[in-house]
Amino acid sequence: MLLTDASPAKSALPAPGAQSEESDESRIQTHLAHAIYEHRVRPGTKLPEADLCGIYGVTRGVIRKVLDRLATEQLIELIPNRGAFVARPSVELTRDVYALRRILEAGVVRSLAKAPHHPWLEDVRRQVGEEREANRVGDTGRYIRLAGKFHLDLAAATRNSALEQHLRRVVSQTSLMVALYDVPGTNTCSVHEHLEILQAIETGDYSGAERLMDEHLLGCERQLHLSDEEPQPTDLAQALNPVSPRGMPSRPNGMQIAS
Amino acid sequence: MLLTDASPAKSALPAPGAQSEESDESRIQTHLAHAIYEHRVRPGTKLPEADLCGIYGVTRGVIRKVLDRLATEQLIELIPNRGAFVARPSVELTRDVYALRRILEAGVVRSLAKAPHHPWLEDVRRQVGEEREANRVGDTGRYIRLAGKFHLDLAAATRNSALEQHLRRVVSQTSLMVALYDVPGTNTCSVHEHLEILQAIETGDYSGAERLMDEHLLGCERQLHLSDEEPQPTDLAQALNPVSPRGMPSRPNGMQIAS
DNA sequence: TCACATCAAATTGTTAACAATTTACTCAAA
DNA sequence: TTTGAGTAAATTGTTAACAATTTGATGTGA
Repeated sequence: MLLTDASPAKSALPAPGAQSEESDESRIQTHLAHAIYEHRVRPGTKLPEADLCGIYGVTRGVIRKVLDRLATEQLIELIPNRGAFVARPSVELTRDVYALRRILEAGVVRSLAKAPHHPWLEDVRRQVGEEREANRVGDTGRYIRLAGKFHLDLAAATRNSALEQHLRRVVSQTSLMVALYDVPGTNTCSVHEHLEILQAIETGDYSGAERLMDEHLLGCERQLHLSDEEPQPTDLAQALNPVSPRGMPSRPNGMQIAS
Repeated sequence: MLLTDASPAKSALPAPGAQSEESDESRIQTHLAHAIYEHRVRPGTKLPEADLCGIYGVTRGVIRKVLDRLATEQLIELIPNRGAFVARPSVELTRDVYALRRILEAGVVRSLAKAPHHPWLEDVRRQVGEEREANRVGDTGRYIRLAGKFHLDLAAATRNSALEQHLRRVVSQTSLMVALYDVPGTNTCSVHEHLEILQAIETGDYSGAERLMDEHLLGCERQLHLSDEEPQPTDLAQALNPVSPRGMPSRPNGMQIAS
């Protein structure tokens, strides 16, 4: 099966009978996005429409719309007549998106500098505690979610919904990139650095906070395995290229297999 | 009729019989986006599916998908069971998006600082000339397009596709906002300032360029009629609210009426 | 064993009919 | 006139059947 909780139908989503105003589409979209976001479905995994219909208990039309939206967010790749696959962003795009994140989050810190008080600071600091705990216990999904939430909370504190929205996209994208390029051991996204940033903000040292944020993101990017070699498996035409007979087996992962 | 060139069917789009690989959907999407972008359809205008089907000569499924995508770009608003309307971004959102633009474009300039040469400078400078000409002649559509293209060209010069993509969304959004809040006379989006920015970049004065860019965008925002009064017409429920008889109608932005 | 054509199954893409909702109109009553 | 109910038309939302494409299997011949 595809997702961890593949209930017979329905109830795979948060609120079963709640009075939620949210449409099926957005619920399924966020649920699927989270599954990708939290590395529960690996990059390259195929997402067949029929399977998703069964899992979520909806018709193909709904799934189709969700997949289209996730494709515009670049969380999945939609290949005509072939189907939907969890995206495999290239090394180049990964670098670009991290650069964009640094731009956006530097902007976040500068925006925060305009506010006199930061009543949210305490809450966020508490959450960083949970973050550390999740990391310690080894609850990867929860850890990834909280680590992302830290950055989104700062964005939310700016009260700039547009900024928040764009950063949300970029954060989920980088999260997917971590799934692709992370080297297993070192997923210590430095909870401590989060605290340092909060500390700098609290003391009003915003230029320091901006610098810390930039270095933090640079550090996260550097932890990834973004060598100049094969950006990623890619297709066989390249992998089996008669040139370069051996040296670096260039990723044995040719095409994308479903599970 | 809805759009200016409402041909009997088909051929309302750029390449009629060309070997364009682009799908109907993306062509229609960009065409419609441009119509909004260039103020050829006013904010609040309803976009009935059937009309669009006739104009573009496609079935409802295609139009539906396009409308859904334009809605996620916030260029239109999709009201359940009511239809699609050209968006009417609130004053608050307008301020937020301009702030985001300043963040992004400051990032663009800083990114450009990393490159030693700028072979694109000449081309862009020539385009600013066309921009001035379009403004002089009074070709509003062309002028708006070129003014936006200036900023997108700078983003493209960074070679950061993610940055470019996000800025594209934000630029088209601000363009829609100009349509809403512009005061007719003063649409001099300061071609001269564009040249000054290019000049600063050419001489390597990037911090100066960043400052000029920030001031330029602040100036553009200030030209808008973003008073604390009526963001826009809005509905009667608030306007005729018995509370607060006059002085500062709190937040008159209730629902949006179509034209 | 390999290459290749052929065919069947599975999957995606599209269309058209149907259902649900909103909008516009008519007309009677206050 | 205005108000409201009732009804018909128009518009949006959904579904299911059909079409097109890809995938996988089978079988044949070198």
